[in-house]
Amino acid sequence: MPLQLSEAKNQFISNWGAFATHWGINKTMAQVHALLLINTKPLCAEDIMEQLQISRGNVNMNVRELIDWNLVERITIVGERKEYFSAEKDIWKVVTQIIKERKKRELEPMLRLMKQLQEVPNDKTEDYKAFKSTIDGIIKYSEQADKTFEKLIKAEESWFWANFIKMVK
Amino acid sequence: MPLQLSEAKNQFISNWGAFATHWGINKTMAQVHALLLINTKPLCAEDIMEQLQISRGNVNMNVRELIDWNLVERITIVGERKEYFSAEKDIWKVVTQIIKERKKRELEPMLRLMKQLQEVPNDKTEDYKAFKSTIDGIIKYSEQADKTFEKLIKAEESWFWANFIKMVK
DNA sequence: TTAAAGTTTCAATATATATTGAAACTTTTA
DNA sequence: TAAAAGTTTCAATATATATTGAAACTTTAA
Repeated sequence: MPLQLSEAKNQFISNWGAFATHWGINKTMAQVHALLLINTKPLCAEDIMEQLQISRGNVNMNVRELIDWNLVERITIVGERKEYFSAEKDIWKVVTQIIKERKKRELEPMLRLMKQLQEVPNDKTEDYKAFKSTIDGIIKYSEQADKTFEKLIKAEESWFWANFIKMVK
Repeated sequence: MPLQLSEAKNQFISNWGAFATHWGINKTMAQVHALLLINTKPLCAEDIMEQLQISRGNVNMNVRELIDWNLVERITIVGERKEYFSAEKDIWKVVTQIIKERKKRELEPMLRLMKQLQEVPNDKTEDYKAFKSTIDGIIKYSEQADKTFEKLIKAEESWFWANFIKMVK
């Protein structure tokens, strides 16, 4: 028995939220994002409150956060006073944007600290060697991962687009 | 004024724990891992309790979790009754292992659900189209990312090793 | 076989994080 | 300029997650 669309949507939203919590992302933020992803039309605060059964304050905070992440934009409909919200629909852009933001917010500060710790003076102990090589390893690894990510964006953009366009039409 | 080694170690451990929480990883688990990473010699439960100022139960649970993730192994020292613990020191292996585990534990179950949701019958609405293309996009994207990850492991292993060996010796 | 050494478990508790909702704001329009 | 429509804030509260510690369990050595 195939799922009804409405049932499938609910499953998507709730599971996406549960999934997000494993990755350090607020459940509700992920659910609001999922809801906006699968709706062609922009939604207003009331729509989101109703569909996710959450408070106005909660909607406001999580939408703001999503806007901050550049995943959602405010939409004004002419003749309407309310604000509406709409999500970037292209998954490629969404993922790229998330990686970029997390790099900026979490990886870069961490790397700055690692580079400071690299400066600790060599006291010739075994422990120094282990410490130094852990830090060096993390820095080297991060820099390589970063370069790879940049290459990836360029190399696969064309591939992804070709497939994405083929797929959605 | 350069940092003392002991101070640098503490900074590394506490910041690594804080960092981990942004990625859905338990703070203490990350700290135990950091502690074992920068110690040449295996540590026992008491050592960890003392250095991180946490309870025996907490040590036990987090060490078990790390073993489960294949990041730490139990070590028996001849003539000693206690168990000791030691972490995989090669950062490349550590990261690869973490990605593999998270893929298995989180991404794969999510993809199975997505594939189920793909089967929802086409009701010809705008909403159906948006829903379908979101799900299709996620699946396509994940599959591509997966392939890229596999290629990466092979392509960069030699590069990374060359650099890692040069660096640590 | 038993007591000492060590490990594991898990209910109780503490801590961190998310959510509510009502009051304080900020437009807008009559 | 007043009040209606809408948005934002944040202290209080609820929920989720992590931690403790003592009891139960397991293993080892005398």
